[in-house]
Amino acid sequence: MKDNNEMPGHLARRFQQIAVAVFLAEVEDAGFDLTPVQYAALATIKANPGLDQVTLAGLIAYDRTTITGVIDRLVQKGLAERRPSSRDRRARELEITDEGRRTLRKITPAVESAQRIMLRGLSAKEGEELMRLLRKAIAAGNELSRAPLREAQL
Amino acid sequence: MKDNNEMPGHLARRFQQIAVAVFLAEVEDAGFDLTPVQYAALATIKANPGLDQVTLAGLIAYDRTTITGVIDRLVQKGLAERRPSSRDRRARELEITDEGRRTLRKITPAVESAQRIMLRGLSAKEGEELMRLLRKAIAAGNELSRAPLREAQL
DNA sequence: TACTGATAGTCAGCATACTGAGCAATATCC
DNA sequence: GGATATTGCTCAGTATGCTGACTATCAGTA
Repeated sequence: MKDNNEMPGHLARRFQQIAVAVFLAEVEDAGFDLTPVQYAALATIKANPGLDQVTLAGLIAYDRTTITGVIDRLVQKGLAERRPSSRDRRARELEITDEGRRTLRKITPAVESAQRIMLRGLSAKEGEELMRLLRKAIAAGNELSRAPLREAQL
Repeated sequence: MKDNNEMPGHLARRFQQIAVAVFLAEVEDAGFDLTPVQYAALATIKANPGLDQVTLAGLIAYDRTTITGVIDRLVQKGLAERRPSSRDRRARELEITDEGRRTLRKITPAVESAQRIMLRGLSAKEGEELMRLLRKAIAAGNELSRAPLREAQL
């Protein structure tokens, strides 16, 4: 059997594991209780006010069945609102609350710090190269997962 | 807010998401039902007969509370055995079964194919470089997660 | 040997992720 | 305009992954 360190799948899992741990630690140090997933969802809601759940899921490549629970928790924490769409009665429009906006603003330094920490073993140039290669591999594999990235509809 | 594509944490999540989807698809095409996590555990049990659960967890960087369920499922599928250790009555010794050995052997092509597919957007040289950078970042962050990689005790 | 601390494993609880099914509403096609 | 297909969302079930707590056992020491 190949060494685990030769398996991109194993390395992907490990890097993601560390990335999540670093994110949670930094955010908790800053006095907040928000997961990476919840953060990405909230930031995307703020950037696209009134979007529906499927669009949100596409913008951050979450499964539509996962996004339901994530939004539940954002709403429960008072950071976002979910209300029926006027144009399509199947859909829910999402909005960030003032509290959500405040949280996003205050949490940003911790989030950026986390991104630096998870690359701390690499030089700036290596970090850039890692991100470039990940972006390239992800772009080629986008359609292979059930939850591919999707552009917003206009 | 920064673009998601500038966040290593987001890229880590996406790459891992695709890696798991590719693995599961290849393995299912080959006629098997084994997750990436179960595969890594089974392969490590085979390579280290009689090891205990904590050692196994350390070798593949799983949390000790996660490994319990993973082994439950391997045992339930008849691929591994869990029996009390003779030297330490707290510990369980793990062994691969003949069926587990057969499964590992037959599944290997699918696993290797999956590793290639998840890098299909990259040249061979780029794939190597991505793995090198991931290994380096992971090594620097190993202690930051609750389930760091651990060498086997002798 | 009795006490203390560490270790192996499990469990309950929570948060992603996914499969597959189902409901309600909208879009499309004849 | 009515049948059909598609879409938005939710739910049940399964599998990681983690926190924190607990039991049983072991190791070291006074």
